[in-house]
Amino acid sequence: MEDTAAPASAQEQVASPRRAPTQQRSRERVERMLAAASALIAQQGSDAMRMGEVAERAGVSIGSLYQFFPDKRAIVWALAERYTAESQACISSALKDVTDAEGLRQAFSELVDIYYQLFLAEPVMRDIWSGTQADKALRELELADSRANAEFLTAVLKRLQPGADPVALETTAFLVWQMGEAAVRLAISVDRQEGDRLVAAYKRMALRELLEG
Amino acid sequence: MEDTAAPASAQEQVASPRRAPTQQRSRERVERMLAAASALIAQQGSDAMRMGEVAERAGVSIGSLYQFFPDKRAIVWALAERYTAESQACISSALKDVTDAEGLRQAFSELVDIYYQLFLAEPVMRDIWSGTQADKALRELELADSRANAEFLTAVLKRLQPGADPVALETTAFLVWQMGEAAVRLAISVDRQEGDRLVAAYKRMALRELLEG
DNA sequence: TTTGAAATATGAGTAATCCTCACATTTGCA
DNA sequence: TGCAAATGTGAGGATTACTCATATTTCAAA
Repeated sequence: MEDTAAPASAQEQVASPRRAPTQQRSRERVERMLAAASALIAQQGSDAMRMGEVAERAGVSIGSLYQFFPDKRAIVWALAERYTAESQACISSALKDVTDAEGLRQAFSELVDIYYQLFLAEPVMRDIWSGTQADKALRELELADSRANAEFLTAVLKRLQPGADPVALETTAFLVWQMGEAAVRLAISVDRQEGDRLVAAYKRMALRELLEG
Repeated sequence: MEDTAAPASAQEQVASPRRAPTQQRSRERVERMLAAASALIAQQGSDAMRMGEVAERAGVSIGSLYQFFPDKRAIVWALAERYTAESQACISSALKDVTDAEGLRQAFSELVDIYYQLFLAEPVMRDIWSGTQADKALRELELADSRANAEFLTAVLKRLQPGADPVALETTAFLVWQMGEAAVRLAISVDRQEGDRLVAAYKRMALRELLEG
């Protein structure tokens, strides 16, 4: 760490490419690097992923890898960002127009299913969101992300229960959201049948909390 | 890995000392190693913990460390085991004699508080239970542990609701238990005030699920 | 007390791996 | 065409988990 300039944000600290690819050629190469990393993570997990392997599989030199990613975490994080951006859009659109209890019931149920399917289908997701736990900076980012997502839920609750204590609603939404993430992670780490049961049980539990205060 | 003998269990694979200390002298030294590791983990996290530092702080050579711990994970795991054994005993005794709803309400509430306090007071706990997530073998062990703990809860539920579907009760207990672990981990990673609110909200949510099916 | 085998202690050395950097090549534009 | 910026390269530096040949200590049987 030669340069002592403080990073502008945690985001920049862990996620920003060392240098953004501006040319078509390099953009394609960065894509290949990410694809290679994704495949290797799916196979063996991000911890076992070797930078040399990523470079080889992407058909680039190790130096090129570091041209665009400051370190190993940055690659993992770049992959994670794609999924979270996707999720966030999904969450926002699903909850935006909810105005009554039945609407919430439906939207929430769909949302959980989508998350569950996403984690089931993408081994990278699972690895990333457990792997990041070990890393303080990434854990904080994940928390911030989760908080942001929970706010969509808070907004709905405030609409449905205008009289209720806002802080209580925020707490409920945040907790329910985090429980959901935990439930899905749990569900994908047991066999499919039990996973389905757990997700269903979570839905019941969460909806009761959301609807009945 | 020269010896190809299959480990007797996952437990042994990650946790067993390379060699159990039999003499008083070595038992004391192992204690010092664990104390040193604990202090370093509390300071910087288990990932940043260096084996050389542990040895130096314990006043032993690096070789001695590896005399009793097959690898870095084993040290972390040895620390974790102490806490989990302690917890398990606590859980068992708290839930053993529950026979009615009010008893469950009280015992469960106390249990959650104890967990919360334990995580608040022991930075090592927090680190360990997030750090292990990155490791497949440890994650599975943690899951097995959690399942075992949840069984105490299942037993209570079966007693309170003899007519209910046993599989459903097991699912509920396991889910509620896992949610509790997630809630506590969440609570300690935000400020104290919000943490308290989250734990309280979790208690309400969990108890409703446990008592009203 | 003697003795020798098992237990324990040591730390320089090995291997694996992340990441750097000095230099080569390519691209796009004036 | 020329040139500066962007991009590409891979041998090598630095760190660190872990090994192993060897030295020392313990303890119980002779």
